[in-house]
Amino acid sequence: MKTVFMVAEKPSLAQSIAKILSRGSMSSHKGLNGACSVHEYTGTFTGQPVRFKMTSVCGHVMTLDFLGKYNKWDKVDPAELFSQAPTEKKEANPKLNMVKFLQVEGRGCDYIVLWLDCDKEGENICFEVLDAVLPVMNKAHGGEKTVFRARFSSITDTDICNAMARLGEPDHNEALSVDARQELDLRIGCAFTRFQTKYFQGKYGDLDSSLISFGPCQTPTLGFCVERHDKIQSFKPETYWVLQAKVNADKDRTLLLDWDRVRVFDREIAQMFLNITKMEKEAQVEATSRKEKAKQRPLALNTVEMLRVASSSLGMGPQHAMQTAERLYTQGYISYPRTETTHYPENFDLKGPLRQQANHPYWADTVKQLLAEGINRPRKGHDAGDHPPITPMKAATEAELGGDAWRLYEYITRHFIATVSHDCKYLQSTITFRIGPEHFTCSGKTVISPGFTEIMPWQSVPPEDNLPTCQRGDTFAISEMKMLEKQTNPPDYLTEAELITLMEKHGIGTDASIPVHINNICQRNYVTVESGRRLKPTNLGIVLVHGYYKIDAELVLPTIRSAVEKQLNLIAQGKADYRQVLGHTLDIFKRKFHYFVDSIAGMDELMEVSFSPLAATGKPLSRCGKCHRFMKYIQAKPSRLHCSHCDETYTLPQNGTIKLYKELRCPLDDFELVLWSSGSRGKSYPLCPYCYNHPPFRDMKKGMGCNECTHPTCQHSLSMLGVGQCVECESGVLVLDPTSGPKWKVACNRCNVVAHCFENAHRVRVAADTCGACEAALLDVDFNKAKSPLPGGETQHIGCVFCDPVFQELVELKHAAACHPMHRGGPGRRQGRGRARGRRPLGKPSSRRPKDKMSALAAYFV
DNA sequence: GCAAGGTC
Repeated sequence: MKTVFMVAEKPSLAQSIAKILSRGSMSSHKGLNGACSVHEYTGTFTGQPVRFKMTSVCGHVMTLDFLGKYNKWDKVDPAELFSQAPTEKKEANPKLNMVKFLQVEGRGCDYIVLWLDCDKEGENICFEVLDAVLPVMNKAHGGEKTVFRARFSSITDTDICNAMARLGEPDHNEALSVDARQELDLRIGCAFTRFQTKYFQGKYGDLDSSLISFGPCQTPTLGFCVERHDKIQSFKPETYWVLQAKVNADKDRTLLLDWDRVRVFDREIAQMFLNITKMEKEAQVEATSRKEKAKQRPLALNTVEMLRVASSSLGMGPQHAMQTAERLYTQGYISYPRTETTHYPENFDLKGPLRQQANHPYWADTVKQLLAEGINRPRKGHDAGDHPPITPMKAATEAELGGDAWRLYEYITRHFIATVSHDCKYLQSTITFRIGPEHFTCSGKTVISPGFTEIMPWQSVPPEDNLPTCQRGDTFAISEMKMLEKQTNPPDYLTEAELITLMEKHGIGTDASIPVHINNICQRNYVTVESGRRLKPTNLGIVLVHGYYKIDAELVLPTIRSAVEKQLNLIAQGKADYRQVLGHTLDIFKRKFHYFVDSIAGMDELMEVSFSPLAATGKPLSRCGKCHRFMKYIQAKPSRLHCSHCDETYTLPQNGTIKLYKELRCPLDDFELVLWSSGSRGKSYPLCPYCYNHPPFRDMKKGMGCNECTHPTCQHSLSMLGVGQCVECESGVLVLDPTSGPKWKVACNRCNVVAHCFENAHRVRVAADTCGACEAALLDVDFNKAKSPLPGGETQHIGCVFCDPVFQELVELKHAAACHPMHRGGPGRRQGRGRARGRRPLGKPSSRRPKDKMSALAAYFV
């Protein structure tokens, strides 16, 4: 029997589609990556009995990146990224092993049906899947067609079965347009990001952002926030005047009337109207009206609307809201939360999900009534062909979900109930008055039937006093006539909800990526989230956007993306050649880039106003090994040391504290060592600022401290302080922290393992000898006589932390020691690790010429 | 270390 291999875009869809096509009779098992499942059933295909194998990928299989050597920032000129730098496709998520998974499952199959989402990205993934699977599938005989594309617009029985009955072919042009987008985004984004970052980070010490990124989505997103900021800054309040009239309605009630001119900006004119109207004693009714109006029930919920409400009403950021929604989805409480669709398919079972809510403590009454009286069809929304609107799938209580998950779930559920409820109906009454020549109105609303506002009380029409019944010609006595002086107010900072709306309107990002872009501009320190989830741009954000405006406004305008997308659509429609469009667009941006680089002084002028030059930032900390002057420690991200005399910058480990290390110096380069520490309970180690940036030995990499240094004799090195192989990670070595007394610690130089030992010991040293049993270095421990925990009141002991029975009680490594390879049993695995490794003779010095004097010195030393 | 787009 032949086999048909079928692939969907995500595991949930593979399952739903297989269920529909197999009419529920399928057998399922997890794939080798643990994320995707395979669903099997038998049926017929092109008129023959076959076995179907339905599975999925998890989004894109591949991602685009530069060849490795073009990812070295200091070695590659960003301008090269526009054309010279070659790109390669890498597995998007190596942990998922997607290519291997597809090959294992697809091997020996005869046909493939692609069920990826029906958008351009999905079409592109089709070809990623084919690239992986075609080589291992059975070869076609006699030109028989083996590759099929299913096109569907919703996950309903009819749609899926129709798609299966009318299989087509994957669209290569659409896929190519995505390839082009990927390459453009990568080349443009990385070139500008690297240039900006290096340029400004090399100049200013207090930028407080380790990355000054640029992107066709994130930059316009920031642009919206700064645009609002500029409006606020340039706002000049204007004074205006309003007439306000009060008339007596009943004995004890007055009506407030609104002036039909609303307001005037000229005091004298306002005064004139006041003078005229003040002469009148009565207001005359000119007209009355009573209209029944409706407030529409909401459209069914899609992702973007959910994110807007989560931000504006629940105070939850888009990223957090999305994570919460995903959890609710995987736990079966709601339907798939990433959808653009606001329209339920005709045959969607609305009553099922509603019945689930019929006994809910909060809304049972409303739901029961709806079920009894019949639900209202949801309004006609937009069908994007992806997933049904976000729908609660099973009832949940506050206690069950708790916190934000509950609040989001409650909103989603109330929204769903509202979409099948009736509109809110109310009566709007208006009375038009004339006072002298001027007209005034007064209106009021009375609810006729609350409809959906019952379940969404925050949407309800506020109760207002009834207007008096009257008719044309009636008069009311004026009780007060006055002129109010007011001022126009500046707009407030953009709310996240407004930003989402703007992004959606301009096509910046997608439902899935909008939260990511907003998160990016927060993390890069371009904007901060203020109360009410308003986004306030930082100095850095403002300077960047103003700089782009000054040099090339297109870099920040939202049109930049849509212009490129127009070109990409031409590729998708087969009207333009992929290579030509790509080459042409890259050429334009390359010119823009060069112009930007040449004009960067314009942005720099703005930077100077807000930020301080490197040389003027930070406080003196440690001495430079070259000029022996003090270097300054710059704490703002990315923290580093700067020698203003040599004009050199040395990066430091991030997220911790840096102190001078007793003015001790590195024997290789004479730089003063600094001590990095992750906090009082964490680990700390000394490092040489020079070696950290320019590894002195061949077997060392950038970013290594003394605890990884293979210097054979330096008292701070791994060779001298290393104890033994780490108890948890594969490659680390436990190193004595010489600064940790009296609460002594050994810490792994790779992972986060920290072990406390020998509390209150007076001195702990690493001895020259190693343990005969496990090869770990012996420790030489001295206690004060009064405090010694050693047997027989001894004050000194030399032994192995892993094996010595005397030390067992003094080392908090208990669980750790039990994990040590020595005690795990097994035939002497991983020989030659640990201390022996630290002491291993170093490899021969590099035969290549060292690149500078310091490296020459280091090489010589070895 | 960089983009944006899928999804886990």
